[in-house]
Amino acid sequence: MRIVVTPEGPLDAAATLARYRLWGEDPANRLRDGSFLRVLRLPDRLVPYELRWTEAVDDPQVTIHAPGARGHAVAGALRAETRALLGLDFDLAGFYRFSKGDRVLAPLAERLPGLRPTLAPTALEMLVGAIAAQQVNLTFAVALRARLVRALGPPCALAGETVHAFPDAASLATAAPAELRAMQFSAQKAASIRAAAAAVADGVLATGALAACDDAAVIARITAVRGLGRWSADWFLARCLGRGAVCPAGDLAVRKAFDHHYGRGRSLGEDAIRKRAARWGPYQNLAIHYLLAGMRLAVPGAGGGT
DNA sequence: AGCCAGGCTCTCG
DNA sequence: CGAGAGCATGGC
Repeated sequence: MRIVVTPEGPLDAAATLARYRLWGEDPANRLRDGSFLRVLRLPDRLVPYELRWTEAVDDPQVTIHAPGARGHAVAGALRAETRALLGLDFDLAGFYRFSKGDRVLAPLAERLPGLRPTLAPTALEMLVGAIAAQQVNLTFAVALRARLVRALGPPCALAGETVHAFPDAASLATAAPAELRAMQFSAQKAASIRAAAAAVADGVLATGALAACDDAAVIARITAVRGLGRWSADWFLARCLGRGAVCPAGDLAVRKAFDHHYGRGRSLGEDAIRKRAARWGPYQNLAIHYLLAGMRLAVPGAGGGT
């Protein structure tokens, strides 16, 4: 099966997907030169697929190749997951118009045309990624998650490579703590993963259920789970549900970015950051994505991407 | 050795 | 409530 997706607005697919190897390889989201491999998880089967794209940022086109797949429902699911992965539902053109007059955002928008936030296609994947990233450097966080995916996510062959489906909620909810500890998850992270996976399996944190909630309700549901706090909930809103008016003000990298641009040598508190970000209204998510990417451009050794 | 890394929970004032 | 301590894990 071959599906063509035509994004509305600009897209730099390579830059957008670069975060899948900025801090290490992700066996469930394999970014290669010019293509991206992943496995769609359906209730009854796994569908490996490959994304390819054209280079033209202002006239982008993405093609989904799913060998052996067929049917309308599968095509729709592949299209939806691809839109999430590439952040195609963000109003990037609107953001660029909005940022025109902004002394900080305008130059960033200029330098990173077509960069979009990638959205985690499922709640489980987002939550596990967030838990892995709590309080540790991102290289270690990515390594942790990769071990979990290799051990518990079913491998699929595609384009001469192996790509793993992300583990399902049931297998994570019942994963032996000792097994997770052996992957170097802390005891608390192991417990958090099991609790989050159980909540997903229960439906409390099911992707569809959360998508139907407003921001505050999503935060309430997520933080009700032991091991998931406001930081995880904010990033969930931003990087899974793609909500616009979200600011993960407690995030260390976000704080550094705000201090850099708006701190005048001082450190901004969390509420000051939220207040500052509120001016961007529905574009907060995108604006912060660009702030973070911009910080990486400025730092020696940074490769760009998100 | 010691501090840092894109937190979370629990406890006290 | 809100600040603060304790907690955990690996990398440099």
